[in-house]
Amino acid sequence: MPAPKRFPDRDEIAAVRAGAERLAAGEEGTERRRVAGRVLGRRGHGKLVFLDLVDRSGQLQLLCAADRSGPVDVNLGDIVGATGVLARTRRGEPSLAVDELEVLARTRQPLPDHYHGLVDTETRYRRRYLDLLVNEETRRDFLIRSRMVSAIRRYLDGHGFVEVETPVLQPRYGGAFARPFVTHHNELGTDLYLRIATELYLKRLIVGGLERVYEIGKDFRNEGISYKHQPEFTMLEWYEAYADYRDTMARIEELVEVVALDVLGTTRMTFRHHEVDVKAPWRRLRLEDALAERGLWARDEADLRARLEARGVDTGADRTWAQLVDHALSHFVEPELVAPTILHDYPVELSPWARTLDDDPRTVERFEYFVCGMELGNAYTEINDAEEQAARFAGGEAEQAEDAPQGDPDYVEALSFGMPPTGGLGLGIDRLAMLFTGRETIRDVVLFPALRPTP
RNA sequence: GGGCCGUUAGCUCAGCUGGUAGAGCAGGGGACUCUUAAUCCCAAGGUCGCAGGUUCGAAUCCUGCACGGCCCA
Repeated sequence: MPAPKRFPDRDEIAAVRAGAERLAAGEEGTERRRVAGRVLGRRGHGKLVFLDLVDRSGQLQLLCAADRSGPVDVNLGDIVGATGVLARTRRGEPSLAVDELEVLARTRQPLPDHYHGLVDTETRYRRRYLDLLVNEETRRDFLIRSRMVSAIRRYLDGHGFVEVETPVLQPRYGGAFARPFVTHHNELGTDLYLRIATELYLKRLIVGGLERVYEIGKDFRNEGISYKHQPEFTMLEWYEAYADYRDTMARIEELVEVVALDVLGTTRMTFRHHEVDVKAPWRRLRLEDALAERGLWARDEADLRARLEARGVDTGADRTWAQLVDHALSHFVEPELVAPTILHDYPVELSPWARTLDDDPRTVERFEYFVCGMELGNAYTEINDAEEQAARFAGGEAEQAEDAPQGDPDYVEALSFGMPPTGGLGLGIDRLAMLFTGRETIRDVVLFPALRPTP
């Protein structure tokens, strides 16, 4: 007889278990329930067999007496559906006393050891289905990530933002400092880039009058892989018309707090051996002050370089003052930003899309925000003047960093039709998931992380 | 790119100064009606990551390569 093609009217195991927990030890209730899932434990006693059944919600013991349920022809790893009544064993284990047991699918290969779990990192990443099957924490953490993304959408949808989709394949990449992946369109006969950011398309939509837009999607950067970098990663970007970076600071603080409460029920979490609280407001720190209090603030390139070299830093790869500032930040400031911190007011050279301060043309209204030394994202008051944007692109090319943004005349033309003053923000979804789950590496919050192909 | 570490049964791991490979779990057969990593009996399970080299003899020593991990750039 072929295996059933459906198993309707199923209850979540967690709910059934909760029902059984209301019974006394040794008691059998009257409520009929149907559950289905994967058999991950089997303790046989001849005509009485205990099975541990796992679904997405939890685990429940099935109590299968042969005179009631028929013979139990089930192996570890098989997927079964069971119908029975709530019960509690003499030892008090919440159970389902099974009247009918159906095998819905067989495993043809032995599952990894359920006691030790699947430990080998390479196997966990390459065959994530096994990791999810036998390691409960893996299942839990990806469900946290999923609920986190839902909660972010809920927050933004509830505050007047509309979710949009912009091109992944772009004739000209932009919106970040990064090297792209290149691909080719056969019919058009042209190379295209996988996007490194959604920024420039989303701001075109602000020009178009959509007022508050966001996109959650993959960006692609052709760079190194590390505990916080993947070649493809998930980014949230939002743009809010009539707001500046101060408004944006308040909004990201609120969003992270609300999402944490929604998903975790608390704003306190442990990450990289630090206890942190993401409750708003966060610490705010001017970039210049952050460097000055470490004796690393100098407007003069040679002066700053000397200060860094005196600390044993090799500045050989840094060709400009701005690159030295960047180096000083990542080396001496960022690792110390443990409690949630907004670092703001960046050198104009590092920020080709941000408006300058009213009283200082060398500094822009931009912030990055950090937790436990890790950057979560980046935001600024957007340049909304076409001429200023064109000039900034031209200046940036003079910087000649390898990953410096190219100009984008089409984007500048869009701005020339007028863009309202706008605050924009990016948030690394994978990194926020690391924080929320307490995972040390981005590979543990990406279902199928990038690995070398097996030969 | 550099340094260090790892790769042995489906999974988790032993395997000493070189002497032809072992356990637990899973899988197969059997016993067992309240177990919680159930227990007990039987049988089976291997290109020791790959390729060379040294040696009478290599999982073990050497070289190269592949993949992974950590650290550094």
